[in-house]
Amino acid sequence: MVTIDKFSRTPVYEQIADGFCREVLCGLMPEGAQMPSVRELSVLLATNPNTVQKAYLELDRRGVISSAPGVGSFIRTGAADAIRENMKSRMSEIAAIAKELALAGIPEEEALNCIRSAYRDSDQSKIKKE
Amino acid sequence: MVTIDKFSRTPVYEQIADGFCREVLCGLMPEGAQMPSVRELSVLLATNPNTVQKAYLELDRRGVISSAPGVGSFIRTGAADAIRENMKSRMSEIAAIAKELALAGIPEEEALNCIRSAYRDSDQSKIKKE
DNA sequence: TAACTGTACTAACCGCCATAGTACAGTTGC
DNA sequence: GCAACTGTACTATGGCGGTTAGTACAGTTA
Repeated sequence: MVTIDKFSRTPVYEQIADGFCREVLCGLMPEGAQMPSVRELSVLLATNPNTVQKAYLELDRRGVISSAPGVGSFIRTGAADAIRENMKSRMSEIAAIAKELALAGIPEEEALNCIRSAYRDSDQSKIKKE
Repeated sequence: MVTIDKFSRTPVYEQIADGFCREVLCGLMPEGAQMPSVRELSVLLATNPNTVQKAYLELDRRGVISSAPGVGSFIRTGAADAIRENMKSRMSEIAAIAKELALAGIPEEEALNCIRSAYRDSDQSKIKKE
């Protein structure tokens, strides 16, 4: 399930959107799967319907879901690809931080190992599921 | 000189603090060097004295400068080390993004190359200065 | 028709950032 | 001592974004 950290600096609506993106990538939300309704999810997450709606709007913008009044919101076909495409833009964030690290004289190997261990952790959790 | 991007999402006071950290790491602001006065810098950057003061407070919190009324603000001895120490916390940011990339199925090599090219760029600018 | 769905809108509140202005205390150099 | 600088503190204000609250409307489904 998607969880909310009330004390995080990242807005709740973004946490919700990111959470569902993660579920899509994990396969928990396959193409065509129905999202919980705006009102239902707002109860589950103990938040406001408007906040959930904002999250769904964001997911729509990212090409992850499509919604229809009276019907509901569903995972789009090709949602995972859309997420991957959005994800690539985050590489520039890594690059920006890496430049600062380089300037600070932190060894390149440390930064590289940081990436490697992150990928290793991710592989581990995949193995656990299999 | 430290520059301000008015349209950036990162607060001005943080841009100022980050800017001086960069200058310290570059050697432009050696230990013991005097910072411009709060009022002087506020004029140079076309911003408010309060904003500059907030930046100086942040730099003090980071262990980069120390201030005394009537005297001024100066780069602390060991400022560069303090900055490096603060910088290490940013590695967790890289790790968090890397985990997302891993989950999204973006190849590890792409992420690693992102780091490598960032370090290469940084080396280039060092060579230029030499 | 009833019960659901998404969607739109206004109003209000809060926190953070920035600006504006004023004031006080300490240091320095004349 | 005085003038000119330094950091520091304080209140007040405005803007922006995020969140909550409440209401309302339109479309779909059983």
